[in-house]
Amino acid sequence: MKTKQADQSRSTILQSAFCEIHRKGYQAASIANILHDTGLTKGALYHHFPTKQSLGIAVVDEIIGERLAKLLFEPIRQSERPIDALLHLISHIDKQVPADFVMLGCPLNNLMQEMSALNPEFKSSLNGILKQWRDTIEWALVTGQKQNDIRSDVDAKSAALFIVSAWEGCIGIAKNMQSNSAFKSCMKQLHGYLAGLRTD
Amino acid sequence: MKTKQADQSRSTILQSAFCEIHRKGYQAASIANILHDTGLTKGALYHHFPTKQSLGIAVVDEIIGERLAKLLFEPIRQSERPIDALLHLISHIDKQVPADFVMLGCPLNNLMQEMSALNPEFKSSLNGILKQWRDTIEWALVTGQKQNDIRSDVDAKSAALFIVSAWEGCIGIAKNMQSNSAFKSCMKQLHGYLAGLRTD
DNA sequence: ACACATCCATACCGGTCGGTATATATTCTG
DNA sequence: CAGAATATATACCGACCGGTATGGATGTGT
Repeated sequence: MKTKQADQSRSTILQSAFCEIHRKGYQAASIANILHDTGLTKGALYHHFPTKQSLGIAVVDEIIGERLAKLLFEPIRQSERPIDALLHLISHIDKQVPADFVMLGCPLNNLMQEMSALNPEFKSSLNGILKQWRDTIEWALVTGQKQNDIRSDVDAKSAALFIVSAWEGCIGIAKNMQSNSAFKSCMKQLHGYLAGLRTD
Repeated sequence: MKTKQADQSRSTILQSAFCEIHRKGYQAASIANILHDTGLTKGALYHHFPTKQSLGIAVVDEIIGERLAKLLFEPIRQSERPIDALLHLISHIDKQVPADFVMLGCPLNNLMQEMSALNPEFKSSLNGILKQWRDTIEWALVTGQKQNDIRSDVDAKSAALFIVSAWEGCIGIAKNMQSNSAFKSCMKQLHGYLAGLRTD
């Protein structure tokens, strides 16, 4: 079976679309630009993706979702002490991510801000990833409570929602300031908030 | 002097541009759409604003900046106990703002996410407002420390940065979830964080 | 009342956009 | 190897975009 070449084209386009969207946003992303880097043409793109929107959704599901899963969800889920894993991620996330991610912002958050109020299909895909994130952190907090590591009076669901919100907020503010050090300082405060939920 | 009519036209356009940008974002905002509601035409718009960008910057400086100043900065600055004012704002901000603001997001944050990495002029205008916000909260924290209301070991600058970040993060997440109750829950956690900075 | 500046409407322009129709390669299947 | 299905290239389309040129209306200072 030699669909290999076709799959290769599809993922080349997907990757290029991810970069263009990350830099310009979805609406400002240009099909022509996406194709220019790849050497492919519209024939290839519209064979694999019926519309620009379907390409955008595929970027969300297959690139952004996968990356977050590998970077955040799995390390927490697979840890025996998930709170420690979470604290470690919050402290060292800036080293595990490409350098331009603070300058360009979190791809997930960028698209949420741009598209959620405009397009229900984007919203539901993005919301799915966001929910995985919240659920992972909530699970970590509940597990921490069982391990007597997190205070039992902590509302895990609300705290998880806040941690994700603050996390994205830190990236967003750092992006606006175009400042890596602001990002680190901000995440340190988030680390302090989470540490404050631990048992004394 | 009958420049009244001209000023009226200018501010009508400005207001309509604010709505369109708030709904669609700057890049997707259409000059034709902005004008459609107003009954004016391109002649009027390009008389008052040389380019679309200058219109966008004017929206930031004259509408968004002014609103935030009236809504947040002034109440804190004018309070005798600014921490109380800040806590009160965090608790009740959802009642002081149009109902669609959670659904459409914070106009400041929306534009920061969209434009800061793309356009230096937008970035500097937006950053100016953001700095006022941070400085106001930092001032509130320092004043709180002088009043023995905030612990002296709190790093006011970092905490202020985090509070603004988390604040915007809460709005952003709530916007994606299109959920007013998520916003309130999230702001309640922020309230808890700030309350945790107080002296015991 | 006349000249002048301000203010705004209309028509138009080149460029870019997402998307399509069609023809041609390439690969899979019998 | 023939034929069918898949995969890609090319040329083209209408819609919309921001911006401009021009001319007319309206007030303003003298």
